Amino acid sequence: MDTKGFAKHDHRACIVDMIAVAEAYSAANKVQFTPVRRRVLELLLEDHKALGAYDVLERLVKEGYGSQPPVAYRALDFLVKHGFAHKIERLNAYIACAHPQKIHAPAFMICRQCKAIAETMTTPTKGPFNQAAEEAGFQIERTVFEAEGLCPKCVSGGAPREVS
Amino acid sequence: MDTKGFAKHDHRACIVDMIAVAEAYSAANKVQFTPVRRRVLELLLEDHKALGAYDVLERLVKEGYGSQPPVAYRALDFLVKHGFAHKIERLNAYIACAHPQKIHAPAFMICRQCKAIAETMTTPTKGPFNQAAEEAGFQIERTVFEAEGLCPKCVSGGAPREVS
DNA sequence: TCTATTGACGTTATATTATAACATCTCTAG
DNA sequence: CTAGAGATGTTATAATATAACGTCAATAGA
Ligand SMILES: [Zn+2]
Ligand SMILES: [Zn+2]
Ligand SMILES: [Zn+2]
Ligand SMILES: [Zn+2]
Repeated sequence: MDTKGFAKHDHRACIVDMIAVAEAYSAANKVQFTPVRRRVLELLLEDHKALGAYDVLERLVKEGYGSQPPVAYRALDFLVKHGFAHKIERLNAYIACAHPQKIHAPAFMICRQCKAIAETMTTPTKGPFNQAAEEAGFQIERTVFEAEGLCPKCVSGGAPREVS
Repeated sequence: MDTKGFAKHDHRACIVDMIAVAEAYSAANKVQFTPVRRRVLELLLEDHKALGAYDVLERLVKEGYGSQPPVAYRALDFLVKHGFAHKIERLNAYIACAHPQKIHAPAFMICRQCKAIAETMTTPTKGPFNQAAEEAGFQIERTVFEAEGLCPKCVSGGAPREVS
């Protein structure tokens, strides 16, 4: 399975690997992987949940970084821009990318119960748009694919069904 | 083509039809299609762009309705709840549904240049999730499908390519 | 090495989006 | 013709996001 996030894995390694990738990328591309950017990426990697910008900021303040919103937003923007994180539009929150440095259109499954999030890659050649967009003559540049529901654990744990 | 929004159509009829559908639905389901709710739906129908809650509010104020955010948000929530409008998460904005009262997972193509939006229906049996969700055991309840890019007009009009 | 330029970081201030809580009024059900 | 539910309006506040500016650090040329 290509889907990360609902399965247990070696999370310590997950973080170490990702940081290494980010460092290599930054060196190769002459961008600065600064302490605050590194720390924010670590925070996002700490669990497979999404963090709001102000959640991130709160942590940064405690650790002696700047205390104002732009500090968090700028670090998050850097990570998103360079493919190390994604914004979950539905939640106004950010999450580390599960497939860094691979070109992909990310898609997310968001558990409304436990807030776990899994990222999957979509095949760029199908999906809900590629036929409709072609017919309409629409040129896709970016996509947002987000599904909300119940993760495997919460389904079997008997979470209450969504009300209409 | 099932895609509405990038093609010209009888827009006056579009509005009239939709209001009639909403009225019939409301009568049948014993919910109140009140003046402010009707007016907000008309506003959303006036073009195929999305309106922010505060855009809607501004119009309502001018027309003598309440002047505070909940007035707009409550009308929009009603329309979304009953299937007459959708929220575009990427834009924090609202748009009239193009397929009211048909069960569907909406998908949107959003022109970053002229802001036109087309809604298409996704086939619930494919899409980027149905295979990944099944493999993962994730139970989908709601989906957000939004593509940003250039509409046919803006593509041929030579809009500047998106910067990386 | 020494500057010039760019980019990062921190701040203050403000903009934008959204909801909580409560009073009043209206519709609906009995 | 009431009792209850729902709709509307308000005030106040919460949550999310960006503009603008000064300072400092990294990088690139000379
Ligand atoms: Zn990703
Ligand atoms: Zn869960
Ligand atoms: Zn729709
Ligand atoms: Zn356009």
